[in-house]
Parts: sequence; C-alpha cells; structure tokens
Amino acid sequence: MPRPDAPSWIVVGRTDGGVVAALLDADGAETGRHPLTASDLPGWVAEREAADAPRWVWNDTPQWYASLLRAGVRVGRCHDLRLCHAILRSSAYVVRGAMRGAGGWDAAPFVAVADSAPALFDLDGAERPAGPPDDLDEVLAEFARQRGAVASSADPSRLRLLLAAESAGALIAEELRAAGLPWDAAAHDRILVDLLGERPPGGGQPEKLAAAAARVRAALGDPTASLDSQPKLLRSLHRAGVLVESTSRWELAEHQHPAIDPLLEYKKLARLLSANGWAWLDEWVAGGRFRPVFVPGGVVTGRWASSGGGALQLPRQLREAVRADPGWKLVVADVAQLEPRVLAAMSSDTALAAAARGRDLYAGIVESGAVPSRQQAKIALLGAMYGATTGESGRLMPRLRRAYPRAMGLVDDAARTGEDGGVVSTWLGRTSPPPSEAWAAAQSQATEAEASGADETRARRWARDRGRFTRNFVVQGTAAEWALAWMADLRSRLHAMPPVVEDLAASRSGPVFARRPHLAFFLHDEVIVHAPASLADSAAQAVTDAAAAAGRLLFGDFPVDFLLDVHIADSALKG
DNA sequence: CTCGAATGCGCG
DNA sequence: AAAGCGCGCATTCGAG
Repeated sequence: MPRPDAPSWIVVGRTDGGVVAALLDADGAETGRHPLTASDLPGWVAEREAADAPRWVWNDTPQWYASLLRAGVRVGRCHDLRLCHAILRSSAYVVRGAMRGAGGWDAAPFVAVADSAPALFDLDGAERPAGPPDDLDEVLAEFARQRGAVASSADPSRLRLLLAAESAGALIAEELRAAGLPWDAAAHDRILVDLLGERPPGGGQPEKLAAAAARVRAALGDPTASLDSQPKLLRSLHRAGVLVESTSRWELAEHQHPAIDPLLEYKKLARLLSANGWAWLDEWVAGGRFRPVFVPGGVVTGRWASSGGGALQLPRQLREAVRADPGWKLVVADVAQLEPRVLAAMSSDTALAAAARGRDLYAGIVESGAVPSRQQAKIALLGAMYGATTGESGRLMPRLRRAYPRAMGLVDDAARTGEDGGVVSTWLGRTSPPPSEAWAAAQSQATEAEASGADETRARRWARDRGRFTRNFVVQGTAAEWALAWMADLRSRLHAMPPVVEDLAASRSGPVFARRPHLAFFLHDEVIVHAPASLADSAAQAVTDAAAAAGRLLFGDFPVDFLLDVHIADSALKG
C-alpha cells in the first residue's frame, strides 16, 4: 500500500553527475530529487516500487528496463516518453501546437550493444541507434509537454488509456525478451532431420533437399537447372513447356507437369532451411530460449513489429519445438476473429456483436442468413475490412452492408476519408499518417485542366490504395489496442498470483519469472504463457478473465465478447 | 565490394 | 498473379 505522500510519478534521467530520479506528485509537481549511480539504481527502484508503486517515467524503456530485469527488478507501470510522443505528435485528438518544442523525440529506440545482433557490433557509435534524449531536464520537459497535450486534448481519458497501454506494452516487450520463449533445440533438430535429412557437416545441402532438387532437374530434363534463382528457374520451366509468369507456389500449382510436385517440395524444404534451419537455431536459440526483439508500436497501426529472428513469422511447422521447461506448462491462447469483433464494438453494431456472441463469428453470420456458408462469411468480412472490390468478396459486400450497416458504414467512412486525403483514428486515438507529398501532388495535378488520362488514372489508383489503408487502419489499430489491454491486464493478474514454493531450479527464465506464470510470446491476437504446472489452470483462467476485462476497459458495457481458444500443454503445437 | 530492388514466402 | 490490409527475412542480381 503506497504511503499517503508517496510520489505518483518517478522520472529518471541523467545529469552531469549521473542518474537522478525526480519525484512528482499527482499534479506533476516536483517534490524531491534523488541522486543515484548506475549500480545502486536497481536496488533503489526495487525499494520505491515495493513502497510506492509509482508510474516510472523514462525516455525509452529498453534503455532502463533491460538492465533492471537483469538485476532481478520488475516494475508494475511506466510511461515511455518515446512511444507516447509518437502517438501524441500525430493524434487527431491533440490540439495543434501542443507538442511544439519537442526535439529529438522521434529517435529510434535505444539499442543495447551487448544484447544486439552481431551486425550491430560493426556499426560505430554514430550509426548505432542511441535513443531519444535522456538528460533529466529534457525528460522532465517532455513529460510536462505530454501531460499538457493530453489534458487539452479532445478526449483525455481515451488518450490516457492508450498511453498507459502502449507503455505497458513496452514493459512486456522487454520482459518477453528477458524471459524468452522456451525452445527445445533438440526437438527443432529432429524436425529438421526428419524433413531435410541430417545436417551436412560442411554446410551444403542436406540429403532430402538435394534429392528433391535432383527430381526437379530430372523432370525438367535439365541437369544444371538452377532452382534458387528466379529468372533462371523461370527460363528452365519455359524450356520444359511450363508457361508460368512467375515461380510462385500458387501459380505453379495450377500447371500439370512432372516437375511441379518435386519443385513445390523443394521450395518448401529450401524455405525451411534458409529461414529456420540450423543456422537460425545457432543464432537465435541459446540456453533453451528463443529471444527475439519485439518492437512495440513498430507498425503504423500500433501493432508490434519484430527485429531479428523473425519472431512474428514462426512457421506452424516448428511449434512442436516450443516446449515448456520440466515442471512447467504452456498456456496457448488466441482470440477467434479479433478484428471483426473489434469492428462490431467500435461501430456499436449490435447485430454483428450478436452474431459473434459465444461462438464462431462466421457461423453466426451464416445463422443470421446474411450469406449461405462459413467460407463466404469469412471472405466477405475480410474483404470488407481490407477493401476488396472484385471477385467473390466484392460480390458479397452488398449483402453484408444490408445485414451490418453500422459496421460496414464505419469502414466505408474510413476508406472515403483516406481517399479524400484525410486522416483516421483508432478507438483510443492513434491517428494514421497524413498523405505523402507525392500523393497530394498527384491528386491536385489530376484535377488540373491539362491533366492527362494517365495522371487521372494514377491519382485514382493512389486514392483507392490509400482508402484501403485507412479502412484497415481503424480496425487493425483498434485490435492492437485491445490486445495491449489484454496483455497488460493479464500481466498484472499473473504477477498477483502467489509464487510457487516448490524448487523449480530448472527454470531458465531468470529471477523475475522463476516462480510465477509469465508471458512468453505475443503475436497480434495470441499469447503464450509459461506457467509452473501447479498454476497452469489459474493462468488459463487469468487469460480468459483478462480478455473480458480488456473488452470492458475499451468498450464498456457494449455487449461484445472476445472468444478465446485456450490450450494447456507441454508444447505449443495446436490440436 | 556495398546497396537497394525485386521476388517469394512465412505470420496475423 | 492475387482478388484485399499490415509486417520481416533470405536470396539473387544489377547498379554504383
């Protein structure tokens, strides 16, 4: 329980003398300062965290939190000035000029040299991302600027929610990296050997990959055909009478030729080897953990990106290698049709929300009679959110508009705004970037008297492209906000669980995560929690409860639910 | 040699 | 070659 005079915020930054923490009351007024050194920072933070549970304010979460976690110190809440700056400087909710005067806050996030990929060692100091300002005065000034921008904004409570969620995401991203995803390198190796053959000692092609290549060359009657160079492969195929325009899988699959099957097999195996083969295993898995770099807010819509390791592209093929430590379990949970549910809520479309309640949303649409089959419901709804105009998806749109006019109206409006050069915002106030100068120039040029037909065609195409982007932005971005709220709530629930007493010395997740369930992976609408076996059921319940809480936090009493598929297992392989 | 574009495929 | 959004990464290849 915080003391009555406990600081609401503690701002950390650097001065000439070292690290200084400034204590702020609830109104943002400074009540004291505390000088620190790099070495006594973790202990002091742990003390203040336990006593006051403040919101920690810093320029850039990785710059501070990575070393705190290494020292065994977890914090509950923070305000990440870099991430919040990015939201506020472009949010349509913020009044013009409120963020004026900020310098250096558009910097890329700090990259720690010791933790970074080998390539970064080659960069000199000038090239390595150094992060935003960390000087205490600049940090305090930016924090004041941001508080002012929120207070004077069109919707302070939504923006506060967004900034808190974004900052929680920053903590979670560091914790995910610190804990890592439990990865069984031996299981991974078995999958590789099974599909590719033994790892060739000298490099080179594994046996089964080479065999597939040989079958392709035999079928093409071309013993030297190159399979890895697209232009050369295309010529070989043409010589053999396979008249494709590309070498992509789905076009090849439309042709009949003895070379096609082995070629598709070869491409599949070659992809596995180059993307997630032994080299990947050597580089990215150590000590039983895959530790990717998650990049919160890395996508314009607010989704996370990743950098290194391909964290967001792990093939389903390899899920079997994600294995809980001995004595632990994995809780794997994903949301069914997150984006359509979010769309129903943000548009207050009670009919769409009713179709989704307690069941597969596409089945609900079929039951309502809007379209005849689940497949059509899925194609139509995805088309509505992505802006499909042709094909089956385009043909089904009118039926969807009749059945769900509010939901369809929301995405149609967003598209129209984008086509007209406007900006759109998510539910909590993240705003799309304005059109590029080239885009605007193309539009105005097309309206001039001497505009050519080509000018007009290009302008229209660009306008439609941008419409599809803004159409999707509002839904994808709000879904990202829901996911942040889900994870933030889940993180608190997991930390509130009583730590297990049994000796789980085998845990390789580090001091902060050794005795409690903790998040281990996140992918847009899915989380993996690594939990001591005795707490796995509680962790699964927490995942479900957090989803309900996130729905209420964003959408209040609006009757939409977020249906989860939750599994408890030793591996992340899904049935 | 480095760098960017193009291609293809993995994920949501 | 996708129709229809958002990404990252490996590979090849031509330009400088």
